[in-house]
Amino acid sequence: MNPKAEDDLQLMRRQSPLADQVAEILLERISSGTYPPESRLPSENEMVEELNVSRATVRAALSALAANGMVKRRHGVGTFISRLTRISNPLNDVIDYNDLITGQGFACRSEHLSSIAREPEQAVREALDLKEGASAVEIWKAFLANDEMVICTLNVIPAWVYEGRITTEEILRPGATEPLYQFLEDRCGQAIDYYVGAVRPDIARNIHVRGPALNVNPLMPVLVIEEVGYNPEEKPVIYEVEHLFGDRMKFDVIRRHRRAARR
Amino acid sequence: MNPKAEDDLQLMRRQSPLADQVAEILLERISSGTYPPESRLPSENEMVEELNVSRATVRAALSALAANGMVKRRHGVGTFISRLTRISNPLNDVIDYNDLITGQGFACRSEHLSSIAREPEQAVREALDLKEGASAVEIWKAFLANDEMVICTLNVIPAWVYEGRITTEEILRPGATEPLYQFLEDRCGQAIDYYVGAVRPDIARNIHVRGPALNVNPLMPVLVIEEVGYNPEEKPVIYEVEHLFGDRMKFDVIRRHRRAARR
DNA sequence: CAGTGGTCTAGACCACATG
DNA sequence: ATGTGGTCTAGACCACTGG
Repeated sequence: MNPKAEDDLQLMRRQSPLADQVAEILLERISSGTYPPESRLPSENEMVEELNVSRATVRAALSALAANGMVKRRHGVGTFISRLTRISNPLNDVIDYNDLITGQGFACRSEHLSSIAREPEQAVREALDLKEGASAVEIWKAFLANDEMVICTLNVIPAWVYEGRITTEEILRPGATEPLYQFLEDRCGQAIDYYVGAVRPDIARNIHVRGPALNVNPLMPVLVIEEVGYNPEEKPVIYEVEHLFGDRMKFDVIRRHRRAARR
Repeated sequence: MNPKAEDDLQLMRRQSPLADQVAEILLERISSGTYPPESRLPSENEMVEELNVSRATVRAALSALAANGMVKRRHGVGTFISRLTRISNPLNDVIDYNDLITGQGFACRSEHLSSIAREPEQAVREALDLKEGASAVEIWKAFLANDEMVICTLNVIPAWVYEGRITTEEILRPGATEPLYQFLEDRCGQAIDYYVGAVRPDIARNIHVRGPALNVNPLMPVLVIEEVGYNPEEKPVIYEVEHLFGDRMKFDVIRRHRRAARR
């Protein structure tokens, strides 16, 4: 009935699953501009009729796209093409998550989750070259875009960095270290010269935040960036872990460098 | 019938979808050691009986786990717990993908996909501080673990780096630049002092490899690491893009730094 | 061959958002 | 009230693997 070739696909070349074929068709239409960003896709039932497949198949395709953040589903409303929230690629320069999120047109809210002064676990101690028994401040923060968790971070600042400059009581106050780089440089006299780190994929279930429980799907994919910041004397000053909740937002993550901006 | 509490779950607290509850049960059993790594899970039909849910629900849970690499499905054989292929976290130091993969007990095969000398696209040219019209060599390589694509990389070496040291014809030969860091240092006199880069999630469909088509699911999640290596004079020497095919293997990705190894 | 996972369907009901 | 997506089922058939 439809003159387009999109019709009876399951009979020819059964090479790939129907759901994948449907996903591919939708991806084509997205990249070709037939379905522009922010626009609403046809409803599931409409696709069922157009493509002559079952609703389960359509849903499988849509789920795959939603898992990769290509598409955003809204219960009772419809399925929408995600905006291309990919910032240009500065490759260096320090980035401020607040700026990044609001720059994408989202309402950004950052939230202090917890602060504590204690001896960090061994792996962190080693990364920071701390002796056994050394204390540090651990600060958890969260960044929400339109009230959805997109990023949460852990900062670990060894006691030696702030001792004599600011009291432990004061540093534990929410927001006391904001913005972090300025705090380290101006209040502690410790500029960050360069970072060294690792990246890994994980799932939300394995993220153990100190503080209120995160209200996210345990299977949500998370990009974990772990890094140590060094001062110009090559002494480790700060340990950071950034958790980027992947299927909510899609954007480049910046790894910084040392010294001045390059471009 | 089953004395365990795992039975009728769908009637109590309908808070989360059945499939998620099933996934959670399986994750518990994995982390508790009930299902040790490498072991085979009960078949789908067995789970259907044990948990009193439909096969579609069981499969939804298993698909979610497989998408995150927690579990590996083998058609006609069964579903297996993935080995924890996560290397210890060196945080710096250059890493050799061959070593990494074989170190996990996989048979590693690296494959030269293509080489070409041409003017790189503008974004790459800018990253490398190249004037319009400047030439560079682009090299695509793939790393396979047990014949499955796990990593593919693009290296772009500007002509000025190798000119006068090695002919273009020679550098285009497969394997001519192996190992890369040694090649740059010994053959070109360009040691890499530090890297600057970005990370982003993507899907395989958006990866445009020059050379043979990749035989992977277009929706497969990919971790893209884009970086520029600088020499001690802070001049960009090499542009690299690494594509880590996420649901095949799971491991930390190392970002290097500058100068000597720290730990 | 038997058992496993892979695919697909039809149909039911629920939960949410909007008018 | 309507239409949307969210969940779940039962059952069918296919494709692969291994003994």
